Amino acid sequence: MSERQTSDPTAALRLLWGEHPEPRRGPRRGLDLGRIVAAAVELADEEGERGLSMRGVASRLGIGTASLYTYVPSRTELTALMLDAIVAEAPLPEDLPGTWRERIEAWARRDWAMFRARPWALRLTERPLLGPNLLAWYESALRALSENGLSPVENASVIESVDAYVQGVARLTADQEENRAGGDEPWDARHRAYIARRVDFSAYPLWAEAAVGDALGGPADHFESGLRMLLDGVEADVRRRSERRD
Amino acid sequence: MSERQTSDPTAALRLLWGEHPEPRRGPRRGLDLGRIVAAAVELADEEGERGLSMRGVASRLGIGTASLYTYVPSRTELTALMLDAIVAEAPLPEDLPGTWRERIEAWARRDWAMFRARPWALRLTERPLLGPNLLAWYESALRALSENGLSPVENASVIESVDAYVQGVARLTADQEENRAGGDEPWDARHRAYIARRVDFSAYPLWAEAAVGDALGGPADHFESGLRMLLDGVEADVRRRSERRD
DNA sequence: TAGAAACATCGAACAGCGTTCGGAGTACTT
DNA sequence: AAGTACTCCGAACGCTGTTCGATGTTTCTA
Repeated sequence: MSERQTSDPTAALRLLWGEHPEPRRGPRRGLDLGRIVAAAVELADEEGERGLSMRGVASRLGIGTASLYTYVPSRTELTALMLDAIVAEAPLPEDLPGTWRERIEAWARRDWAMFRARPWALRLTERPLLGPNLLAWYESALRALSENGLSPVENASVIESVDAYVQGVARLTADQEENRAGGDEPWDARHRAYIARRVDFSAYPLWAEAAVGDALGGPADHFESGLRMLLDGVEADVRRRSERRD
Repeated sequence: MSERQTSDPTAALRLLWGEHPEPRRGPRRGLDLGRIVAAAVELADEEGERGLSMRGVASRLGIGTASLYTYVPSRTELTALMLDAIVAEAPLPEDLPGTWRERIEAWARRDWAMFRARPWALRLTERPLLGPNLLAWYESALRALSENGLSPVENASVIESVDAYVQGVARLTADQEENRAGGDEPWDARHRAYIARRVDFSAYPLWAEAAVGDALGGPADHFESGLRMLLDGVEADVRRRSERRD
């Protein structure tokens, strides 16, 4: 471990924004950043966050581990590049027809889909390094909301709430799903079995009732219902503010 | 690294629920689980999640690292015990007077305060091992909502949405704050400086507008406004369902 | 009471991690 | 042709969680 305590984001930002000072001497580089980031994403897709390592990325590229560090100052920068890369993969719902609510819903669902497809990305968001694609992603959310009458500053707050909700649900379901996966007798089944055997249900009557019939709707339904509630609240807020302005 | 792939939660659950088979032979134990968990929590409070290590906990207790493993099968179980322990520290808002909405708000704020005080706890929630305190915490949320007319199954969905939101915002602000901290010239300032120098603001007009006046309200205000919107939506949902039932 | 069994403790080691160092080779500049 | 700046990378450092085996301690059994 001991990921270096990078107190300077400049190196990462330079890579994100494509500042590569062409070297004047020495042999040609065998690779470029794009290939490296692509390999890292592939590795994370296959092995998950646990399997993502500098050694793994290097060996997948057929180079020595130390060579990676001639392209990227540290793991922090690599993960930032990975995040900015996968954010760019799906098209942004910028100019969709419809209401601002439909557009921000599409924006939220896009993120939800990304985190569902790549749960490992949830662990890569710790250092919010603003790359060009992340910035475009953010701008697209502001544009989606732009006709609701709120100021960009107010809408930034809305976006952060929606983002927090999306990432929160994505994390909860990812953790849950990881526990359901696994060998012949899965983790989750054993967990339930122990609880059922050991816990006095009458001490937790409401939980007992909720736990019995928990088979209604998968994570997708759940995500949608929470998103609907959150955006209902946003809509009410928008109405309230516009009335106050009249 | 390489936290063991515990495919069996039984050991952790046994510890959480207080099943300690008294040993019949051998020397007395020098410590008990409570002391160990308390030391681990102290260490995490002081050093953060990065500084939490089995070696660190052991040396804080004045024992060898290997001895820790006679009390706890692995790090996974220790973190589960830590989470269950800190969840129990603040009183649950079970029988507060007021509406269901006021009660669930208090419940959400309690969590928010916990994650603000102990950001490291956000990284310990990966394996949702149900201990007695976590179960009581969940039951208290169901009880808070119990008078809203929804079934426990429906309310479980509401709770998960609120929980996801709380953890999501807590994580975003924790990450943000960690970046603002640090030496003389903080990370965040350098980040802004680079972006301001390098990025063409006219390509991201709304973001530019939002980024200028971002000094209105700290994370607490932001948390409250999002929570209010989410619960406005829940309230609307409750009304809708109760109308449908009439 | 002696011996065996079961336990606690822990130094040392293992495998894996991110990262750094120093040397070898390569291509461009002067 | 010499020098320089670069790429590449095996080996190592310090860290992590975890395991092994030896040693000591207590208690139960014969």
